Amino acid sequence: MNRYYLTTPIYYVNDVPHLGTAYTTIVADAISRYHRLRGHDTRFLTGTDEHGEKIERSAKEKGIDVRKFVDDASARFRDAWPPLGVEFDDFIRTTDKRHVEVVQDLWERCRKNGHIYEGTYEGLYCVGCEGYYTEKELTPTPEGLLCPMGTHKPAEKVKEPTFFFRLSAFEQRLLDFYEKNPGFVSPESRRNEVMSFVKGGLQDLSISRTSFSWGIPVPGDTRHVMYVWFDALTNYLSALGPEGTSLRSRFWPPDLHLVGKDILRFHAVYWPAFLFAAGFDEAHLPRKVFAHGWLTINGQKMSKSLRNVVEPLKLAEVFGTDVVRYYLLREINFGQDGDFSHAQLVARYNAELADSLGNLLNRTLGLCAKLRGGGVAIDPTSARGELEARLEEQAATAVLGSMAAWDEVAPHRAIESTWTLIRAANKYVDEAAPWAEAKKGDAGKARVDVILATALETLRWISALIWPVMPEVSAKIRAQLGVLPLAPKQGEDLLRLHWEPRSDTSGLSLGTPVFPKIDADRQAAIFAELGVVAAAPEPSSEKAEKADKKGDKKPKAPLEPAAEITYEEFARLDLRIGKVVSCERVPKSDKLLKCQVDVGEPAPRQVVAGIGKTFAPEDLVGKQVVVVANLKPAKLMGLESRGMILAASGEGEGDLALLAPGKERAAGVRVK
RNA sequence: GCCGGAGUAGCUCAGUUGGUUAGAGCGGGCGUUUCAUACGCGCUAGGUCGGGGGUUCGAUUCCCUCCUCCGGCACCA
Repeated sequence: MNRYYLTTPIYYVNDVPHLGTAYTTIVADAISRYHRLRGHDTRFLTGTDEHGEKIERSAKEKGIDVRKFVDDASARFRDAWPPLGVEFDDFIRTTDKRHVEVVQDLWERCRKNGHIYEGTYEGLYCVGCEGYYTEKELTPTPEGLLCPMGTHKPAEKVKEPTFFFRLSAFEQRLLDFYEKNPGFVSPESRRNEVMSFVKGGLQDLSISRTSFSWGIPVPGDTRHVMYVWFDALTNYLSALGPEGTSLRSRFWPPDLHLVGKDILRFHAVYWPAFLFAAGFDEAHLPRKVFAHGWLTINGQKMSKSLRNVVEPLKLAEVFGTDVVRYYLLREINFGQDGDFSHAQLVARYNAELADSLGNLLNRTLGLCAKLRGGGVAIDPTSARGELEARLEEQAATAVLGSMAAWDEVAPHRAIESTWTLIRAANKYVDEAAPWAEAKKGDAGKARVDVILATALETLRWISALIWPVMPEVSAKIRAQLGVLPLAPKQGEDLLRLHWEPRSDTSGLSLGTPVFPKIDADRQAAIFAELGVVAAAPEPSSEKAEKADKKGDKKPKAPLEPAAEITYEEFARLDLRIGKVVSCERVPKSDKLLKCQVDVGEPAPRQVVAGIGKTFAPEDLVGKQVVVVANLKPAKLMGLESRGMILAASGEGEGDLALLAPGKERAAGVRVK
């Protein structure tokens, strides 16, 4: 099997490219490059998801034609990737004609096979928001169910005709499929999740809407447009063209769908079900869906309000594209959550790129220039000894290890394997000590020759191993080694390296360091430019607790004050007195309480508070509390929470003290 | 709460189909080389392998239990 088709998710154009999407795309690119390097017939697809009510509305708000809106937004994604070293083969848009046609065709197939039927979707509609809600998203009040905005009239129950997909029919078939193809959902823990989800029973899926029109029309009933997933997932198929065309037969089915863990279910459950329904058999289903984790930024969640959204393009400008790629692929254990830390990036850059790899290249070329300058002939074989044999073996091991890692979708391990070789090479140069051999005059000549040839050959291999991750750097290194940049060709496995130490030193050029070291001053300048807060991430309370439990050896560290804020920043906080009107436990949660809190507004607000381990709902009703009233709304266990109730922590989770005014105060009074 | 995963050196992690001294990288400490981007190399962490119990000649590795953390718990991109 030497063809490889892989995809990223298509990105929703209401968003902009950020570090998260860049990460997925860079990983995909590196994997795709690995397969190209192996000579596989490789296809790498990415694209944008452009339909839906939200898009329609965003365009309207901006007063732009929807088509123009999505064209611009899609271009932002398309243009974001090349500067990150990403080379995709195709960029699919859900608004492409080719996509629409294939989606409609897939729909028809499902319908003909009896898996799509007409029904009624019952939903709660809020006129104020022009949107649908599920019951649990709404707040019960005496007048009726209120939308999370709280300021509108009670939501109305409406019925809308809709098409349903008979997902329920595929439960057993999906389970059998997972059973037979253990690698289909990766990593394994995700597979368990998906399977237990399916075992829990599947309900039919509403897959069309009549309430908006910016979508793919349902064949035969153009009042309907298709709803999200049926449209979006099909991009992986539509990008290859209709059945019977050459791309389709060449690349279908996909070898790898890379997805974030948030959209795993749709890829691992709905997508194969749609394909089954359309008549695809198991042999023509995607081979693997790999869910990766989330990134935090310097230990904190990525969020616009924290102003820590990392712009990947800016990062690439400052550090260099390949360095950013290297860091992301090396630092994060692929599949697990990871942290992006600027300080860690610099640390890895200095230790691994500058000191280990960069310096290996530099010292080797320096030795060549000093000991065998001017493109002279060298004899790579006659004085070959054990050290050389060992290094050659280590190089072979690194290649095999790296290939195995890439095949298992584990970029971090591929890199690790490569760096084991780099360390071995540094050690080799130390032990072989060509400078010492050179001092022996003629007696050492043959050894000097073989040592230089061996070190150069190892670097040539290294330049191939790093190519998927750092193509530009690979080319730079090869230029200094006097060999051509790698140009993958189908059918030619460029990782099948032969140990061929060179017999002259021609073409070598001791250039400027590939990775100039970043010293403290330069780091400070870079951080300033990026607006990185230099302060160490404050210890999270959880970690502090952990530390407390682990050792009494150290005295409890006093709580470091958080970074200073200005008065203006403080004034942005809307703290108010609130009165808890009603309160109940959130089902299936052990510490969340859903409270209706009067904060002086026409209707009470819903605040979901994580204080249920200390308080029972009845403890709170009627109590006065302090509420952060302008906290960005969040969803907890599917419930909208608009605000936060302040409490002081004590010994662990079961000991909280509520903040309250010392005297009775009217609800809504400002706290300053 | 239910289901699943995890808890191994300061940090990030690997490992053990049960068995001689439990590993790597980074950081810290010490030493050393000089070809090199003050780079490299070597040595060094005395880690109750989360707590307790059990099976066993023997458990970090199997079983039970407890604690802690993380994830999933459905039509939301």
